[in-house]
Amino acid sequence: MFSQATILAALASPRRREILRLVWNEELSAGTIHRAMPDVTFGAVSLQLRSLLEDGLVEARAESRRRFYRARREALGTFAEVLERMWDDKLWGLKLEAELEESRRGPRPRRRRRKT
Amino acid sequence: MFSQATILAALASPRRREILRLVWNEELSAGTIHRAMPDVTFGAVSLQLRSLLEDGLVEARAESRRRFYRARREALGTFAEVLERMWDDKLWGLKLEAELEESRRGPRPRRRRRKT
DNA sequence: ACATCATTTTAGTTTTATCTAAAATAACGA
DNA sequence: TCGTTATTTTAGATAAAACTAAAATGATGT
Repeated sequence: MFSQATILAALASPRRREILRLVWNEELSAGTIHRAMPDVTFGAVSLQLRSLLEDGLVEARAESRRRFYRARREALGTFAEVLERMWDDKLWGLKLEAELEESRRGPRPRRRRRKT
Repeated sequence: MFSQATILAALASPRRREILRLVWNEELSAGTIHRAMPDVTFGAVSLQLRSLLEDGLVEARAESRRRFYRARREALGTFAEVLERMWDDKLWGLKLEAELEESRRGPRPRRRRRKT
């Protein structure tokens, strides 16, 4: 359905990999996901969730105002195991932090304007 | 040595995947690789080769003026099989063409300036 | 109806990747 | 040395990705 190329492109983003890991074994609301990634805005998280959804890598369920997301592991095929191995890696946390720092795009968070 | 994240980033590019496929089973000179990809300049191919080299996904051997490249399949681990499956896909050629077209960045080739 | 909460969407900004064209490098042969 | 061939490197351009801030949406409760 979704090509291997699409999956590769999606997984190339450390941000999207981080989200996938969060919703790998449990479904989480968009807000909870955002709270786990405090270095980006809610909007940014929402956009990445949309991207993952469009690529078929997560699914969403609405419950009143919340939207719960979870990984569609079956869509990832071989890549599911690759990801799990990455996350089992002892140094995984450190590596991810470095990658997130390195891969930041778009405007840096603005310094709050000093009261004049 | 090179992280899974590096490999994912490298393989996310259809151009680099195309190069990897070309040098998967045989070593080829930079020029031969370029001739197989006539829609980009030699310079562009050379830059992608450098990128693959730095990520450890190909190795190079110099022979007089030529440089021969070949895939370092052992560096790709699980991804080697993923790629082979992609290339075995009956529709692989069509898909790749579409991706290359879609993923083009940078300036489009300029029309040759008309003699004035 | 109105305010609140959770989330998505839009518009605009910045960074990065990928490209081109041209210059530089390097090895060879006459 | 000079010219040719093969390749790399540099400088500059453009498109796409990833972000922010703010506006819009939609469901809930009073």
